Amino acid sequence: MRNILIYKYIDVTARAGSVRKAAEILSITPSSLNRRIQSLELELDTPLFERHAKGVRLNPAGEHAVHVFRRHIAEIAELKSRIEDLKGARRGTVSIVCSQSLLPTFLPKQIQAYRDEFPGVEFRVHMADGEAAEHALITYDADLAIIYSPLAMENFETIATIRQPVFAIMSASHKLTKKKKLRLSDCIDYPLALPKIPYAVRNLLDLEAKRLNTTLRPIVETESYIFLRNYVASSNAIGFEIEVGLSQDVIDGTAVRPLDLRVNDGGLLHLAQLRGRSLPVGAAKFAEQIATSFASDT
Amino acid sequence: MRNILIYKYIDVTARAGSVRKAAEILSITPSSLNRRIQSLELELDTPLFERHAKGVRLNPAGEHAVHVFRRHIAEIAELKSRIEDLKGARRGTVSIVCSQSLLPTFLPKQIQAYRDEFPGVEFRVHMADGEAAEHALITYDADLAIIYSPLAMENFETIATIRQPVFAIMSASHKLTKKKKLRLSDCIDYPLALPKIPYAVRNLLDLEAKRLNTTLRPIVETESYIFLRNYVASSNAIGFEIEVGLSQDVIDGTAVRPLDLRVNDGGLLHLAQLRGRSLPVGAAKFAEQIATSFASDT
DNA sequence: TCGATCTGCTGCTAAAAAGGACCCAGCCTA
DNA sequence: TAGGCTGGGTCCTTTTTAGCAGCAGATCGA
Repeated sequence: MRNILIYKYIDVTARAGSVRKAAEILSITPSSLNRRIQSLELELDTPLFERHAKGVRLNPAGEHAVHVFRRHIAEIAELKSRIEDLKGARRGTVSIVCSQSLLPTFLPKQIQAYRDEFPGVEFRVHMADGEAAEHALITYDADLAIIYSPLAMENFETIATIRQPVFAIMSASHKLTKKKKLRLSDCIDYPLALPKIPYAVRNLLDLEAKRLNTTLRPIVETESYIFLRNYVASSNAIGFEIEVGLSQDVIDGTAVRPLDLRVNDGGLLHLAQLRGRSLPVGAAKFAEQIATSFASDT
Repeated sequence: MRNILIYKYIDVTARAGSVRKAAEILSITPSSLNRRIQSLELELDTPLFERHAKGVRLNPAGEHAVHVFRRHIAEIAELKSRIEDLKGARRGTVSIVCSQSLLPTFLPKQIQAYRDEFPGVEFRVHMADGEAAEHALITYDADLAIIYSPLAMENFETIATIRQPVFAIMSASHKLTKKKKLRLSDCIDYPLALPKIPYAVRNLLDLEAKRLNTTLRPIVETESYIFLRNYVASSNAIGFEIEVGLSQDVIDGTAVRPLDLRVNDGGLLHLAQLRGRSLPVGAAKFAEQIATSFASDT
């Protein structure tokens, strides 16, 4: 749609913070981009950007404008998607932001299953925490967010929710593997490999530790679950992960045991979209699939 | 905004049902219009219209498309309105559909009051029944609807409501003027001048008549309250009108008396907008004014 | 049945808009 | 003060759009 190209120009310029950078991203010359922006400002009878020597920044009018423009871009994409759907061939791109835990197992399987049925649909998957996910939804960079976090921001609209118990991960030869079910007090005497502080699993564990009047002293702190898992495989340390992050196939050399948390029997994994937005067909149908997957796992 | 001109082209063509007629309305040549449509269809990779020898009609894809296009047109107008508001000068056009009763007194005063404060805002006022009003909101032909009717369609979003008692209108010399408050049974022996059947006041009266195990036999049926009022002024017939339709200044030769209806002490007058739509600043502020006016009259 | 009259559509030409290349002046930083 | 940014201006080419005249086909009425 050539007619909404100008929206994209404004959007990219706003993100880039500079006409020249934006022009490079858009593969046009800065002068051309600048003139397009100026002509739009002329039509709206107001500047949209504050011009500084170090770049441009949106003014209040521009903030309003890009907000509308981004929504319109997304809605035209959605329109195209619906039209494709009418023609029988479901096409389009589904863009997802999600927590790290979803990446190794859950999302690949879900996407594989979806694409078995609709091979015309492509996927973009990005990792993000709750805040970044919210931002991605607001700027229409993402259609769906799957976030494991207690945040319930007002911009989110939850499509589905599933309770996620926490599991302890350890080497297959670990003493604690003898127990079928663990408590945090069982683990606390062993070296702990924990996710870094902002992560939700860490929050849950810290809360539980507080209940036990103790503090967790991790020997390893990481933001990578992969690293964490590989680390515990070759040591006597204990790591933690939520259910959805675990492979069904047991990883060589590791064992998992459910962890009994008194504070909370697992946080909630949310499938969410931007409040009030109507999604492209592909994204909506994929969301449905995930929702039913959540429901059947309950 | 030149870039959304194509939306208007599609919209007008869809309404006109013919490329040539639409081209005439738009003051361009049919060939140009036709080519614009074709190029858009090429971009969307689907026809939007069914071509017949007697004109064009939207196909399903086209229906989806115009729906989006109309919304986008309205939202760009709203954006402009907000930008104007940011600049301090409130400008723009507020388009209203309303019941007939609002036209003689209520709306003119409200608009006058609003324009005293914001002379840059213009108004378009159209009369419509509930169904036509709903259609006008859906097609973004109107921003606000003020409808006296029991309909609560799912596309409406009620902003404010006020109860409207029914009044009887008669000549100033009428016998019934001796009573301060009337019942329908008081009127039933006199010739009746009633609004036509689909109108809400008529519905209320018919309901009340049913309660009294009788049927109303109007000697005059009209859709014009003006005619009705002038008719009763020079006869001994009795007419009916809701409160908001009455001038505060007594019309020469007529008197009004409140009518006590047992079925319902007056229907509801609704101020409504399209569900989920965010209005232009002018329309939103005018709606606020009407809402407070409703509230203070309760 | 046969025009008259609609319809959408298509070459063609002219005008207008958008894009590209280049240069300039102003501002900030080092 | 010099160098590297910035946005903005100018000239030119390319692309897009509008207008004109005319096409074939469908519809309707005499």
